[in-house]
Amino acid sequence: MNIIIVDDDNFVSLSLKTILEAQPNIQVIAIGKNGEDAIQLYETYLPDVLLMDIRMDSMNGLEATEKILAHHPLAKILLLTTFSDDEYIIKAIQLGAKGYILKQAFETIAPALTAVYNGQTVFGNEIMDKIPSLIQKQKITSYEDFLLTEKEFELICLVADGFNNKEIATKLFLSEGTVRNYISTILEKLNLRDRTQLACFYYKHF
Amino acid sequence: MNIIIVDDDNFVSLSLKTILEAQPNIQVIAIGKNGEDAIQLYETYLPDVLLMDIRMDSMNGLEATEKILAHHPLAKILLLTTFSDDEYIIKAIQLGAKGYILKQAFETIAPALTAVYNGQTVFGNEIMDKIPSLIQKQKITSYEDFLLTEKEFELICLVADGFNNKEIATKLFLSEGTVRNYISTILEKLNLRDRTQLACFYYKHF
DNA sequence: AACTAAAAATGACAAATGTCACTTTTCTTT
DNA sequence: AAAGAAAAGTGACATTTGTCATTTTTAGTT
Repeated sequence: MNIIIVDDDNFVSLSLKTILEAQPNIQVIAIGKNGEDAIQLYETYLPDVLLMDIRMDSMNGLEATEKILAHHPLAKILLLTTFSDDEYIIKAIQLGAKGYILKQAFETIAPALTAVYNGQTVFGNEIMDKIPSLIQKQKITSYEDFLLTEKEFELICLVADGFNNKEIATKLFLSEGTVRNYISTILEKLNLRDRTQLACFYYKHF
Repeated sequence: MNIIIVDDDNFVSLSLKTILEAQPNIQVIAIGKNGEDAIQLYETYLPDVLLMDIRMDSMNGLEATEKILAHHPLAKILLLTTFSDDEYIIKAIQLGAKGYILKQAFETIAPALTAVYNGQTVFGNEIMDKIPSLIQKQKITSYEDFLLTEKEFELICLVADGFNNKEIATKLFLSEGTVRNYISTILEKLNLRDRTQLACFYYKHF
């Protein structure tokens, strides 16, 4: 399989090349050192797999990935990362990168390349560990974090269900005025302006 | 590497065994045919990787995965599936399975095993294609599904950001009255009562 | 029973919201 | 240029909403 390596650290590129070419089925056909290189080299050589660092000086690996995939939807791109930076993971998945692994894990790169070459997607376990929490974006938040009482939180839920004051009053056996007062307090505590912002807040934080 | 195969179809198990043992680095040390087998065999042999069908008669692959991981958090379990059933994917990831691939893709299974053995997580591309949409729970919905115009959708987004009519008017270079009319139309189309319900609708569907 | 704090309610008010009938403006198409 | 449709705007109106000062009720404590 023909691969291209792109990394802004020459030492890393060469080390990778050495390691990978020890494998019988891998040839490194080009080496680049930034996103622009990646695009050009990809166009020129159409490698089986592109192995690219995600953090690079000029154009980063994600941008390059996006641009290459725009022209070559089937491109197999395996991204390398130094530390597992959360923010990139989801983006990488969405873009359609075929993998995301730590470059420290030298010995795992060759098998990963093979898997990708064979049509699979590969994630390093350090990366994988983070995905569940990213999927259910932090349900960590509790109403106590915002100094809200249980009753207040109950109100908020009803607002976020689209009920108006009268309906909430009926549901909770309160007068409409009381409900309004409650909501006033809540809005002040959360520094919001109106019930719509409150509903938005609810969906963003709970 | 020592592996165990668990599949309720004997023919599949044997085919897999034959294919995999053709690989120099793979030994199939046991074969099971349901979830209970998987647990017992895992305990007994402690294989490097457990290759298991996800759909099985008595105890399914996910349950077995959960139970095995409870006792062996580092267990490497690669799940096989016939068709890419959405509902299982997220669950498999959350449980900590090290892979999820189509069993039809025979020739890809060996590289996948190797990658898993080397500490990575592997997904078949058919599976991977579904993850982005699952992550941001069904971004399948488009405003067109609700017969909304692009402009109307723009309004909705602003409402769901907590802006009031005046602010929206300013942002979109419209008069406040026009914004109100737009929102009236939207509410009618979606059969909602007020902007708060609209914001809720947004977060539930988009 | 008297005292007190918390919870609930009231009433008045300004502002924001949603509805409706209707007009004006802006484009397209002929 | 005329016609027509779509987009934007207007003004009037009823409701809902949020705020605030104040009162009443409830429940717990001495």
